Amino acid sequence: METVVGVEGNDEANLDHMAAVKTSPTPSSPTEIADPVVYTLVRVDGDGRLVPATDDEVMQVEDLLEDDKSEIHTVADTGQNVGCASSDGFPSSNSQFDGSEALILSKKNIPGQPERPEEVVEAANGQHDAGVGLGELNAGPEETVPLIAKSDDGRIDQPESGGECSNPLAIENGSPVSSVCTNSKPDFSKLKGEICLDNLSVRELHETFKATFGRETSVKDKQWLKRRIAMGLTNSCDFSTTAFVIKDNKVVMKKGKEVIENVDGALAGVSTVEAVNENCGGSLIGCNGQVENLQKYSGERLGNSSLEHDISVEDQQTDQRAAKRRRKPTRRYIEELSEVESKEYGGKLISSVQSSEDGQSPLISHVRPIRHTQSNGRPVVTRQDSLGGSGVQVPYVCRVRRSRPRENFMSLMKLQPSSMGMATKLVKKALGARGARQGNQIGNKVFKARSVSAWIQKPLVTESEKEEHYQVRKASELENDAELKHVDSSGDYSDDYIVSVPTEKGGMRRKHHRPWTLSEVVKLVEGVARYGAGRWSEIKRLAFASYSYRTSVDLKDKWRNLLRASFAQSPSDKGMQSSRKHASVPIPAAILLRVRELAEIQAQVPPNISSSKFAAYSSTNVHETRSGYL
DNA sequence: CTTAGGG
DNA sequence: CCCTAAG
Repeated sequence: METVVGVEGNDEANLDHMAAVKTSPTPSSPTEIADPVVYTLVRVDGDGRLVPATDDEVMQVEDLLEDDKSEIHTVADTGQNVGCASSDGFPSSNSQFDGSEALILSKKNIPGQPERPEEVVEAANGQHDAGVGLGELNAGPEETVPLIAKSDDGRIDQPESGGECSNPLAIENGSPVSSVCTNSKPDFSKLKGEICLDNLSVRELHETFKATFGRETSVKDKQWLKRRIAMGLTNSCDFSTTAFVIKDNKVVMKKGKEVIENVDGALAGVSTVEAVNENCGGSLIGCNGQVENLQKYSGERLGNSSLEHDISVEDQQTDQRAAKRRRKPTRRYIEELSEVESKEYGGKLISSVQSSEDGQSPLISHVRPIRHTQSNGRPVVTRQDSLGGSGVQVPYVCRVRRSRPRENFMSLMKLQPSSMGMATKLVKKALGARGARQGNQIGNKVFKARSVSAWIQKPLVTESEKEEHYQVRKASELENDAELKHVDSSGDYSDDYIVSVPTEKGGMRRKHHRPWTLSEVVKLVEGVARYGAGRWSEIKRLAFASYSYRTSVDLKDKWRNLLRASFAQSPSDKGMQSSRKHASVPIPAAILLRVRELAEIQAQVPPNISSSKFAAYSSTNVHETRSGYL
């Protein structure tokens, strides 16, 4: 039972997706037995095709590895089961593999090779991004998943006739790859056989691009298109590790990429698999930072990307970036981009989960999804993770919060016995550290629900938090029940903060939503009146001191909404009560009116002056307003 | 860390 | 409400 599970590197490297080529152990090779790292060769042929390496080539590579292992930077001992060709590594410098060939390096885990706890954690929550992708590539042990595809729309050359593409490994429908992609957007049915990218026109490249990525592209640049397609066809591997280089209309892969293969399913360390460039530090070259650049600047540096230079491409990119400072693409952008590429692996996590009931989940082994139903009837999907022998079920999360968890959760952490650091981390990551505003409730809930409490104490509610609850409750005394529900002193905040939650009215409420109460709104308005819009942290500190769950951003957002509402409502001034759909807290027209006033005031006078000038007026006015409604 | 804006 | 870029 092999399980190929790809795992993203770390939180900061979400864009990494597993390499696509599943290599097979060749048990017959003594080298591999001796060496825990198995490198399998895949050749990128001169015309851009990928063909499996011949035995001879494999042997050559193995020789290379023997000759100079330092050329390959394997960083297993630093926690990364990643092999990367160094900048002076053989793909470019070794004449035997120059130009048109590239290596795809693969390392398989060897039983007994310890995995760092880190990796366990990463593996646990990285499966969404990467594991899904690799699962489908889990072909037979002796099989190298073909990565070549060609369009069958007839307009694409059939290179076999030319003799160059004489060794096509067609991806037929029903093959391990395409069969899993049935749910995905990219239409692989159009990609059969192989593509000699350099023979394609721009239009054809567009077609291919669409078939590959499931989306259109407007890029006219043939080189770029070819690069992208080649990348996509090689299973959307990570840019940074793949780094195709186009030379003379040939797609050449610059660096090896990595597939980790869990040969031994029973490996104690768990699903183990590590991902590629978890970081780019050290001697590893080509890493995350270049992803954006490759896309962004590829058009600009076409002339430069000859093979001889491709190693220094990063420098060039760096230079260019320095020369022209641009706003860095958001992480979301990058993620979405890489997400598109990963889609060709078919089912996202969601679909895997959904298919778990019929046993078709591509996630095998340790990451088998389990569907639970809580007492309240809400389905909770978790997965079983073997962690230190004890089964730990952690909820699935699609995306992990990448920034530091909020303090509340940290306080939870502090309450835990030190021995469960790993589990804490796991759970924390699994939770994405979301809901830390209600950190205790969350953690509490999860731990209780998942029965991992054996080694995780139920977190205590600190005194300050009790106080907090009390204050909230007190402040909400005049509010409607909806609010009271949430501040129920029992501390049971329900699951409202885990995922979206069905409301009483059947709707779906957002994750950590806490309805704004009227008094909160009033406080906000008052605060804005007093301190001026924009001084959110000040308002938060002074007017919302007891509302720990309202961040300054929340205040800002709410104010924004209030403004919108007030300006939208102002003309009619009536009929809004009905127009609000889920009007849990209908905002009285008077308040909206006040909001509008303030908005106008703030717009006219700079905040610093207006704050004092209108303080008295604002205050009284708001209080009047409030008295009328409370 | 805070603010401003987009999602 | 979330996320992130900027300051």
